[in-house]
Amino acid sequence: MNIGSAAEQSGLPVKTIRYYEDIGLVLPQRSENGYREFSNSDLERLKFLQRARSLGFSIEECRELLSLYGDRNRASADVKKLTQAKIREVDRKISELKSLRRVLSDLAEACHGDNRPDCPIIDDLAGQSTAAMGTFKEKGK
Amino acid sequence: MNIGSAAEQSGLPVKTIRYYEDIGLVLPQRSENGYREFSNSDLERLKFLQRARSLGFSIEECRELLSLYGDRNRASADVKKLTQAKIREVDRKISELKSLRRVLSDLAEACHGDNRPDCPIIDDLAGQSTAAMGTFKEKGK
DNA sequence: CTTGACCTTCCAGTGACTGGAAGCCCTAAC
DNA sequence: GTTAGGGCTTCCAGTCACTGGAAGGTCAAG
Repeated sequence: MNIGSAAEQSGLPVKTIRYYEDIGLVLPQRSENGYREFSNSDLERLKFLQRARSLGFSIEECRELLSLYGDRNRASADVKKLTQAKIREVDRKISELKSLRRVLSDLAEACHGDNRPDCPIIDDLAGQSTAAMGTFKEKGK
Repeated sequence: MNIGSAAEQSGLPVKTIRYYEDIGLVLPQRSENGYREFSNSDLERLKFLQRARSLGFSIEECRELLSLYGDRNRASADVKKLTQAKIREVDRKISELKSLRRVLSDLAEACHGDNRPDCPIIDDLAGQSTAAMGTFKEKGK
């Protein structure tokens, strides 16, 4: 199978597949004409990568998962550990974003949003805030 | 004020400040010895940038906000619009992360996590899922 | 006068691609 | 037979927002 069909079937862009070969995540054979020739198991790896990346695993984590995937003696505990660490990471990101959202919406609410030059959002950014005060304190001089 | 104190007072790393100068976000004078000399208004800009970046505005958005900041005729409507767009972006990210979290925790739950070689997380990544089925369907051949 | 902190520039690397140029290869239509 | 197109190749450069490091100038204290 050529790179085009591999891309179509894995859901990865052609460019990305070539990049994955560059960094050694997949190692397709070459045909006589120099084209990459993807086997079924290459395709499996690509699908695996597509899915794992979409679940937020980094390339290095994907590499690790792939080696566990290929390892008949793999311990599911290892994989579960990786997944749970990822969950904690996602939780952390969610709560960061939530607190960010609170600050932004406080600011937006305080702003009358008309054509007057006066804007509490800008004032806050400039550190002369009355809105959202105390949420981000100036770090002392 | 030298770059070190500017860094301390703005909360930005020295390297970042030099980078901000490179891309034209701040334009400190130079002393005779070639050192950057930060005025109070330079420091204000740096603090502004620190805060806006921590609120998730991109560098280009910061540039825009700074020009509104410097514009005596700025309309607060413009700033509010930018802020509200940012809120929508944050909301989108939060809901993506939440759905990601659901899939990951379904997978983690389905995995017995012991030393047996059999692991539903890997199976799912490989596309032979029984767990979390239907959450991410294979995109048709 | 030396030490060490602080400053300078420049170059390269990060992560994970993405875009584009220049040039083969292959098929199908004329 | 030739031309047009699409797909394939490599390589180089760019993205975003920094970050690290090397090589070297400047300054204040001891």
